Amino acid sequence: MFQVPRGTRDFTPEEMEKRRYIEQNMAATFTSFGYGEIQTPTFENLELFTAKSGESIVNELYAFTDKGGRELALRPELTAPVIRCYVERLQMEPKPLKLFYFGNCYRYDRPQKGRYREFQQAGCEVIGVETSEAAAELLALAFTLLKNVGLKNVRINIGNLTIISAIFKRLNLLKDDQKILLPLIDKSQFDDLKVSLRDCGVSGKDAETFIRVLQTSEVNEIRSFIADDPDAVKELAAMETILGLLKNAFHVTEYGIKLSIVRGLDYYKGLVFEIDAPVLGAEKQLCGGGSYELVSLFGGTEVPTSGFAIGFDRTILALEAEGFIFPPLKLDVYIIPVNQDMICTSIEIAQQLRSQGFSVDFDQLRRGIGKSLKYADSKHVEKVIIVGPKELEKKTVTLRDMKIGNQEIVSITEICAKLKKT
RNA sequence: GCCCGAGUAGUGUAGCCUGGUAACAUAUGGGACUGUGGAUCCUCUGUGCCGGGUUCAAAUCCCGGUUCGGGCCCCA
Repeated sequence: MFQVPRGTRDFTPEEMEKRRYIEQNMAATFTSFGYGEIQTPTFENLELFTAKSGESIVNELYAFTDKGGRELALRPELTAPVIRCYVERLQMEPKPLKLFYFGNCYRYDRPQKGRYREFQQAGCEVIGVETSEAAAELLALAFTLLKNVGLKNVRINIGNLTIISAIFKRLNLLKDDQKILLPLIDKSQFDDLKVSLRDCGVSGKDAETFIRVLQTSEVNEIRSFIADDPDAVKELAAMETILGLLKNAFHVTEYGIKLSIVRGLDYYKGLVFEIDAPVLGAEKQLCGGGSYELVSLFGGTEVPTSGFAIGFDRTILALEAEGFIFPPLKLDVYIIPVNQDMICTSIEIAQQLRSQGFSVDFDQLRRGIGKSLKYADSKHVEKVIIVGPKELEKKTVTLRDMKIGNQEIVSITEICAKLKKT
């Protein structure tokens, strides 16, 4: 027997229905915000990803050499490919450029709940704008996407790497120190952080204040700590403007400042954020993003860029955990030929209804009426048409409503009109 | 990549400790029902993750692999 490879999955029609629902719903939200869809190849030159994230990520990639000796890799995420595409052929497009995408990504990780080796992401990148209103819209869009698919309880946590850098500078921390400290901040391991800060020569008092600032949501507390760094003060003021717009213009209130969001990556700058679904417990992060610098690394003229990615699988898990009812697979009409002489007419009716936009199926197993009705019921069909010789003599059929349970004799020519009415 | 647990019809489970004919529910197919569903009854088909070892005999015990789940690592 063959099985799917480790960390991959088959999706049944039932599961695909959920996935398509989310995809279509999100695409509608993206387009309503003025975004255009983009698609890039499933694999890229390996170098694209090592340039972005360093040689060490090769361990977590599906990388291979093709028959021409090219070093390639299945994409582990979509930001780098989209920015590559921008640099390669979209640099002269009018700004701002707003791009969204859906795509399968691949990582050689140990699979866990909600985490697979092949997984789907939805996301977007905004190129060529760095105003507060653009940043606020990005946050609002990420939030709206998740709300629109039906999630009730999600929360945005907003951090800022410019402010974190200013604090590092003020505490006289070197680049090498930051490499040790950032992962601890990311994981909110504040006890370990305190020890490491002391090892890096930070006084106990400063360390405690720093750790308190990392956990606070009070702007004033942050401001007093960074008061002597003009860049950081400016960034904090910009952040207040963004949050003001988010609240007063986009009417999104489920957010908080959380400076310990650092996203652990070199190329993020300034605003960073994550969105959680508390129902998921430990593995609750649904979305991550922020502003970053990649264009110049890929050889393009530097422009502001920002974006985010949403994990499809966790979004589905979160919806299921919240008890969300997905729109069910729907078959409008099921046609039952009473005997084999009725098959031809049944097919004609099916074809006619299909051309009018109804989803229609008919019995192809030549089952009895009882069994066919049972089958129709198990498929949640709303209407059944029974084609039998008695009615057919008068060019009529029986139209049965499966919900109410009653039925009526309808002329063949009037079926369509009758169905449209209800 | 490391540690732990699990894997029995399509699905959900029992049996495993203490080796001896693989079981139950549900779903699917057929029928009771030759023109009317969700009920009931009958019935067919279908099951030990893979490989090796111990044994007269392995679902059961042992070893290796594999997949899933949990915990690390990682999480762009």
